[in-house]
Amino acid sequence: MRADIADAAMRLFLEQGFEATTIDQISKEVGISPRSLFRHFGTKEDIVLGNLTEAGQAVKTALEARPADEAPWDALRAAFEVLAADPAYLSGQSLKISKMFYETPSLRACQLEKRLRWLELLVPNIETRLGADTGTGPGHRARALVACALACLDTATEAWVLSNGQVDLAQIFDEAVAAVRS
Amino acid sequence: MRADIADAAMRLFLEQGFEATTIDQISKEVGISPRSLFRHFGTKEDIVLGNLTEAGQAVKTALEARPADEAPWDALRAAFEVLAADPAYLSGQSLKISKMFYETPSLRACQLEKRLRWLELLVPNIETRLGADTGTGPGHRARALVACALACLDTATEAWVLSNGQVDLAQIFDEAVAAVRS
DNA sequence: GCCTATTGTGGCAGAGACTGCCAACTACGG
DNA sequence: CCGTAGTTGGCAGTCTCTGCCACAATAGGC
Repeated sequence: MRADIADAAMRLFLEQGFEATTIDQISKEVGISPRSLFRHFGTKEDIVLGNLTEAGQAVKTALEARPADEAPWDALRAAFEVLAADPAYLSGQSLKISKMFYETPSLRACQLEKRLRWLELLVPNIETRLGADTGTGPGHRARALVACALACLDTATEAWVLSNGQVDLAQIFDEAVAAVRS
Repeated sequence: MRADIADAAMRLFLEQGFEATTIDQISKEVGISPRSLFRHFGTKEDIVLGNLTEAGQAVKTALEARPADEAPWDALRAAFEVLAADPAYLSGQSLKISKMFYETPSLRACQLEKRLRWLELLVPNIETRLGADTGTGPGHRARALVACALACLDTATEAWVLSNGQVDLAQIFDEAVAAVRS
């Protein structure tokens, strides 16, 4: 059901753009009432970004599956690999949808906010990996580390999208991390 | 005029919360029509986050004022100092307003999106600082670096807000950067 | 087979954020 | 005194989203 709605919505979004497409159009396309549509997706943005939360969970479990003595950056990099396989992250099919993310401000803002929620999922694991090396900050360091990893992931993804999928996503990510840690 | 609106709005926001306060209430408080209010602030969020764009410009000019041979991280750290002085970044007066940022999802999302715009402002300068060391990526490395610096700034700011301004913002920032570059 | 509890659905009315349009008012230079 | 430009107010309308209620379908207990 959610899939039906999402498919129809994506079709319309790609035709007319995200903002130009109304809820009424989508509900008519699927054949349900607007009221019911909002029971499946609480927000218009959720139709596109709904599975981003599940993707975060996938990264979390992937991160916890990594060996406990692996360094934070390496473990995160490995955990992010599941996103390449999971079509949820790049929101299904094609590059066009991903490009829409970066061109539509409201979508981009919502995406950033949802990705920020990943922090709460990933930070605990990184916190244990960091150990209690320097006693001062409790979770600040882990938070910063995960936030930067996500920033690198975002940079790489954006570059990948803008190049129409030509460049190697993992390679860009590694370059980004290397530049940051210079 | 903008200041009048912003002041009245802040008062109401702190009393009732951001989402619970309507445009009608604000316009009545200031003594203008809702229609005119939207001529000064295009969005409800802009009433709170409007000066975030100017703050980005301030950081940009501060960054360009740093010596050209200074390392990217050091230059960014120094440029961020202007935010501590500029009341625009922490949106004026008190911690309560800043806390509202982190508690209101729509505000947080808008804030993240506006901060993302800082990338375009700061990346060119960092790009020249990095030089053409490794020829591959054009601006990917600079983008990642600035994005991570902003992530560290955000982490430090959030910690500062949640501690009610007890901790030293600059110190948290340095810890965050150190953790990232481990 | 029947009654009931749960669940999904549709329609309705309404709030709230915004936009386009037009009319009125104000300020300013000629 | 007049024309012009910029600011404002009001009106109507769109669109997203919500609460409420009624209706149908389905599942489970007897």
